[in-house]
Amino acid sequence: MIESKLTEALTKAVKTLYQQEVKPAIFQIQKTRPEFEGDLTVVVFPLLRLSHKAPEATANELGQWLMEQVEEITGFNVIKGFLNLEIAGTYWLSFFKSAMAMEHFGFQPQRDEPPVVIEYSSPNTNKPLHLGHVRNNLLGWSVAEILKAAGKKVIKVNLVNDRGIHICKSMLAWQKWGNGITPQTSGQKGDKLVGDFYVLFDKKYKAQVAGLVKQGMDEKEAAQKAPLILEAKEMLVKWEAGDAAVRKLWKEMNSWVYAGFDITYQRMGVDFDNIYYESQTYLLGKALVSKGLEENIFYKKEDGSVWCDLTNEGLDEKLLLRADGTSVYMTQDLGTAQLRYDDYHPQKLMYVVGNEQNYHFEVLKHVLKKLGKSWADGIYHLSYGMVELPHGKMKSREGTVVDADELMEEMAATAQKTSSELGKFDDFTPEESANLFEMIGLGALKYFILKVDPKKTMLFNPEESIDFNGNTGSFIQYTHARIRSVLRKAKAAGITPDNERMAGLSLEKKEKSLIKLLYDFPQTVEAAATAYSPAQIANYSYELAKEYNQFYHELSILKEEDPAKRDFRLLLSGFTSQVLRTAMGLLGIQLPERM
RNA sequence: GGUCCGGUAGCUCAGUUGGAUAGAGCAGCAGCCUUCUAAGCUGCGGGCCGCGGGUUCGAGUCCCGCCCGGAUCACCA
Repeated sequence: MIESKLTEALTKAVKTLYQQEVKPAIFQIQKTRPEFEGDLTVVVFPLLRLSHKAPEATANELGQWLMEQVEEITGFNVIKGFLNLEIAGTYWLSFFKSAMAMEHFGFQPQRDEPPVVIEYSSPNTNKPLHLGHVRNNLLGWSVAEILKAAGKKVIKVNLVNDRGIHICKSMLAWQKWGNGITPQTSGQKGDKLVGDFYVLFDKKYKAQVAGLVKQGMDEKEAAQKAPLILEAKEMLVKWEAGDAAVRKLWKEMNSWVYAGFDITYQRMGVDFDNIYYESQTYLLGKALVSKGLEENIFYKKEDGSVWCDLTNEGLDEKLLLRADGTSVYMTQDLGTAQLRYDDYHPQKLMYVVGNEQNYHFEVLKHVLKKLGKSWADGIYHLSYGMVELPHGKMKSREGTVVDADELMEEMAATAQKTSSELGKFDDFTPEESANLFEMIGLGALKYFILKVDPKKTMLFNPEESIDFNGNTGSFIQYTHARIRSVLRKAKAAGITPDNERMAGLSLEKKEKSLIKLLYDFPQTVEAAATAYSPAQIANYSYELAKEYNQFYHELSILKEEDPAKRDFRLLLSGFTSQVLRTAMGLLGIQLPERM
């Protein structure tokens, strides 16, 4: 890399010119801003205490020295305290040539070290996936891919919350009012069917509570004593006791939900290496709690509930087991974490979970540490912001929840509508066009969500998300299709670009800026992996596509008369399309050959 | 009230460890298709970077205080 070579040279320069030994970190090398001449810029302000000279004088001296000593530097200029260096076109060309020859440009080979286990999705089996899960799934999947690209071993896991009071509510409602309905008999997707019964339970329960309040009962008391909730609680106790009938119904209804989830996941393009079920981990959690109780790390209240005191850690007291002995969310998560650690001995246990649960994960880490688990330090909560709608948050009671399946369907449908208005695909087979609309619709959705920094609350405006112009997934897909079209035409004309002829070329401005952007790709992947931020990949892809479009408009490729230049531009186009594919692949977005 | 996160153009968002005159897209206006895909390109207008102090040669970025918005502090998950 030219940057490290420059740092080395600057260290030497400072030593010769100013007789000073310095650490390389003092040299700030950045890309020259486009309004100035040059490729790379050295900020000389921090060096003034070494030179004891004015900024311009220091910059000039260093520039002169670098010109003489570093062959890649072909010129420099100084503006205020900024030393702008011009890097030889031959350097960029040789970079380009070697990058093209690489098998996985931008990716690092997998390192031999413990894996990162990343959990995402984490659905409940009482309701279908919605917009919030969409952000979660896309983020988790993409971060996993980015980490892999950066050389990590990654295990993608899902944690299905398949047990608990909420599932009992759906089960109870189905028993009471379902009349034996199934996905098969109703033709409804299993997760939707079960979700409907959960909603039905809530409705009937609310009615009961209201009835009790009308009879003069206190509202809080009514909420606890309504017959339906008592029945649900009883069912949960039976479930934990292993009651055969309850377990049978539970298994059946969950299987409906899983079949439904699978369809959603598949369309969304996310997958998992392993799936954990809370029904299989909560006992392990309970065991951990008992052990902690024996060792006096936790304590029991008179009513039998078990707690962990975290007031010394600046937190509160936390419930770990209910008075009736059933487990809570935290109990399960303790067990799941332990199991996951035992399974993989990972360097990091990552959880992609919304920021509403920041406190929960802080507590989880502390409780595990209290239990003496040193690996708890490897727990990392990748906390992302909520997705809001133009009219505020999603509220199931107000019917503003955006269903994941419907959302994807709508995106594909809009892609179809827009495409047919442009009237481009008359020669496509129905399969080809369906495939394309899916690619465009899902690409728009994924890009819209992933381009926002994960930790920020984001606004999901359905109309804007479906827009195909500007900073969108479609823009990048279009750029790719455009490049592929040129390459097809070249091939049809019998042109096979020769990369031996480009050595002596002098680069046009747009050619050089395109190469420089391609040069940034590996460090962009690295930075995105460090920051766990697919947004950085999205922004890079957009920059690259935009730069290519400018190149495309300013210079002709196939009509270029000089065959060396023509070939070079073809190669540059081809490589750009490849990097776009790689980058967007990290976001789970496919790029079409035509659109 | 305690803790955590955010506040950048009318709207949605970028802005590396502090560096040059704070950038995109959308929306608005004006241009560019007999030439490789106009889902594109070019130009114009639009900003007390929430407010006030501080550190620094230099602050959207770091520190302190305040204002506003959100999350959380459940025998819900």
